[in-house]
Amino acid sequence: MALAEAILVCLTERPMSGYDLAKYFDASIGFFWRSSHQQIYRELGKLREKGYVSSQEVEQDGKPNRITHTVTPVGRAALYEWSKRPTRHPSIKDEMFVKFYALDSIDMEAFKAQLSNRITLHEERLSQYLRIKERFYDGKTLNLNQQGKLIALEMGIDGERQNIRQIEEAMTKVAEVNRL
Amino acid sequence: MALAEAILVCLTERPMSGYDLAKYFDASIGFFWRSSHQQIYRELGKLREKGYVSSQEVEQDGKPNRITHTVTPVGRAALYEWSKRPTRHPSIKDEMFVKFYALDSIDMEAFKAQLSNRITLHEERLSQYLRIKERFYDGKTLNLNQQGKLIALEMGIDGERQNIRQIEEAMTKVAEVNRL
DNA sequence: AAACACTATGCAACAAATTGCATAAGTTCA
DNA sequence: TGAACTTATGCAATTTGTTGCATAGTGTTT
Repeated sequence: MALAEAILVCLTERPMSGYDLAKYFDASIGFFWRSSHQQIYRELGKLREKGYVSSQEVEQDGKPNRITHTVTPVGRAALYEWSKRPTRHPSIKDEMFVKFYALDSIDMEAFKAQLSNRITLHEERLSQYLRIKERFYDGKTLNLNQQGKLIALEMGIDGERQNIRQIEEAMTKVAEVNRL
Repeated sequence: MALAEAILVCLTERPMSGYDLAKYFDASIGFFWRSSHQQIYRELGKLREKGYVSSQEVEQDGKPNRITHTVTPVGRAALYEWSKRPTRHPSIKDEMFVKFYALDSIDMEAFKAQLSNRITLHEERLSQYLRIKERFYDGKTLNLNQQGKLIALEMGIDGERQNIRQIEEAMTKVAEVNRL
């Protein structure tokens, strides 16, 4: 399971609370490994049990106390061991393709609208990624960690562009099929 | 949940046993919605309970009896209703990107080998898709259902080509970063 | 003053997916 | 004759993911 490792990767950068992690997932690593705050808190409990992270309660005035988590040397070692194990291939699950498989049994007009929505989603993601690239990476001197993230981000940008083009093409084909 | 619907889509084509479905998933619709035979059998039970499929035991000589499943009119209606509901966006979960996020904490040589493996996987998928296209679609007159599947297959082919190119590019970048 | 958004954490219930195991008969190959 | 593979079905345990809810204080808007 890579949620544990994704969390360790984040905490390697700096100690964070569950809340911080949830936000970081939403804005960064979660582009490639989605997770909800509930899952993150549960996983943090497991990581603490295994001794991969240590937790410190920090008092704040005004706001509720926060619990920050730090990777332990054991956690770092576990992360390194994990990196040597084969990378699992993501299991593909996309309803859209199931609908393509049933073109003669579905509401075609509704489906076309859904494809448009998809394009909008990918356009939004694309511009989000581009904003991040411009803001945090363009024209900066980058260390190894940042260069890795930039590679991932550029793969994301490229992927979203292709998604948009691919769905547009598919829509054209559907329209042709539909006209006959 | 689209496993139920993916099964209904398959059974719309022709009645099948759980075993048939498992094979069909491995060779066709499973390219876009992965599933194991255990999951399929369990889901078939649920579909039967809901009245979306009816099941018939068929005797065979030599081989064990098989239970074939047929979509009922209620099942067809449910499939049509599902097609009108929004298509869920696939949730991205890919360990590979998590490793890119931790380029300074991983075994880089091992990771490079893993990237090579990925390319091999995508090449295998690509040639599998191309074989299927050539064998079942090229130069044939296609009905609406087959045209839908062809669109999906062509998206798969395009996607795999891009995956290969993308990972190759990423490997070049990693090698550059590594040299410094 | 009430309503709403933000910070911060987490439990509980449920749904879905994975992993491992089990059964049972037939066929194929060395 | 035994090993391996194919056909055919499924249970059980565990892990992972989703949904809904709960708490509690602060700041901001209406």
